[in-house]
Amino acid sequence: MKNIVRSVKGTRDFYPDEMARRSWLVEKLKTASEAFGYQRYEGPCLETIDLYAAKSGEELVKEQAFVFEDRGGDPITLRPELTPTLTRMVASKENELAFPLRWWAFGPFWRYERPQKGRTREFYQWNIDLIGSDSVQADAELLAVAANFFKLVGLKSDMVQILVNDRRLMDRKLTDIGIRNEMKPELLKLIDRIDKQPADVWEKNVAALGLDMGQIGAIKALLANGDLWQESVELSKIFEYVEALGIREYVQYSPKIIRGLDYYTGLVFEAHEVKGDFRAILGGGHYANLVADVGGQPLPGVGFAMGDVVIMLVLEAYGLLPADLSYPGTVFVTVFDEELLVESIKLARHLRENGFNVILAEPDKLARQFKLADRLGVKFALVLGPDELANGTVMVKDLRTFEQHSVSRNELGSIINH
RNA sequence: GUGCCUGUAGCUCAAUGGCAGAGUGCUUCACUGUGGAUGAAGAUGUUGAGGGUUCGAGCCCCUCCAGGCACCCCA
Repeated sequence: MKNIVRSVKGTRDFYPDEMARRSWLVEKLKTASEAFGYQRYEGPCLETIDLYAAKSGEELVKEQAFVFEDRGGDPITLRPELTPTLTRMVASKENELAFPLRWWAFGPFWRYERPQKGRTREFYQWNIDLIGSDSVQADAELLAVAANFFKLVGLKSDMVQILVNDRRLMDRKLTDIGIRNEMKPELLKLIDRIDKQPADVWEKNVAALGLDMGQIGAIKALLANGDLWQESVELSKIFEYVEALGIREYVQYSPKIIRGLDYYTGLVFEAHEVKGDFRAILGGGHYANLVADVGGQPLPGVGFAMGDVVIMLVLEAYGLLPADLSYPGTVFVTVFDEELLVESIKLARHLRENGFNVILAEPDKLARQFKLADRLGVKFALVLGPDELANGTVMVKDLRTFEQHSVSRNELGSIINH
């Protein structure tokens, strides 16, 4: 490899093909969000570190945020997540906004982590929140947004599943087992990663918190109980509502879903590819009082975030990424020779004035011009040679089917209009 | 931040410590009004970077860089 200055570790270059895929993804997110009445918003990528001091996972900010000083010496953070920004935006205009709010966003985030498959240091994230409602209906709606997005991009319920749980239910069950409140946060973290640690290591870690063998056994029984949701009024309603929303087959109960972020207080959920070859596609939950922490009136809500990296890997694995994104609807106008260049310029102009995107070639062997058109991935190539000029026609070649027809200028628009 | 694996042509990968290769793609021509195929010819490169051992390093050793797996965390 030549001696080219490197890009920053964990960042990605988006060449036109990749950029087209990202734009395609954003279109799908927009469609899925707007179908439920969500409006797009955006915040700054730079924030003060104070914004994150109040909440988030402490580790997320202390260990994983990019923090640096600006030229005035003030500490600046590249946002590692959007929720605190959203919280501030809502709190500052709490009295003028129409609640419940339905907002979505898509933008870049940064976390200083070791890059792996599905995890980069600079990534894009879809955030969607419903703020100002404490209802189970609102929780179910967010599950429906996620599931309908999956449907929209062709991911069936045998490819992805949304696993749900409720922190209130888990809290109750832990109390029943005799777990003291001070012990619960640590224990919940361990429950969250029970499948990541060998069984004996996990038990050792739980025992280290001060649990006896009986309690450990009770927790293991709890985590193996797929019907536990029936003891939760809220989860029972969730399953009733997702049935009515037509997405029941996407939603599944799992007592092991806890989520790392501290501000979740009720429903928590994660979407996974079913074969387990990927990290979580999206994750979210219900929070009781996000806005109060930054000085507003307490406002409950529910939301989730989806990174661009994992979802694109999953879509690629299932062959669901569209192939012909490079030049949809762009027309390639060849130039027969230097003498006819002006005629081709006029033809290209005429087409642009009629709403077409047009690439005008430069005089060269026609074979070379066609080869370029082929590599660019355009659908139509036009030839305007002496014969066509003499009888007022244009040769239109469909590069996909290899068919070509001589058509009049008047017919041209309708021929290439699809 | 911890442990392990990997890095060779644009891409996918070969090469016992002994002359750096194949497939594919690319360029040119056969084809002076046409990109699919075929045939012919051609170029692929500081073997991720730097140092060390050796008569000799793609291969062994060290450092660094990158991305992959697990941990951690999480999108």
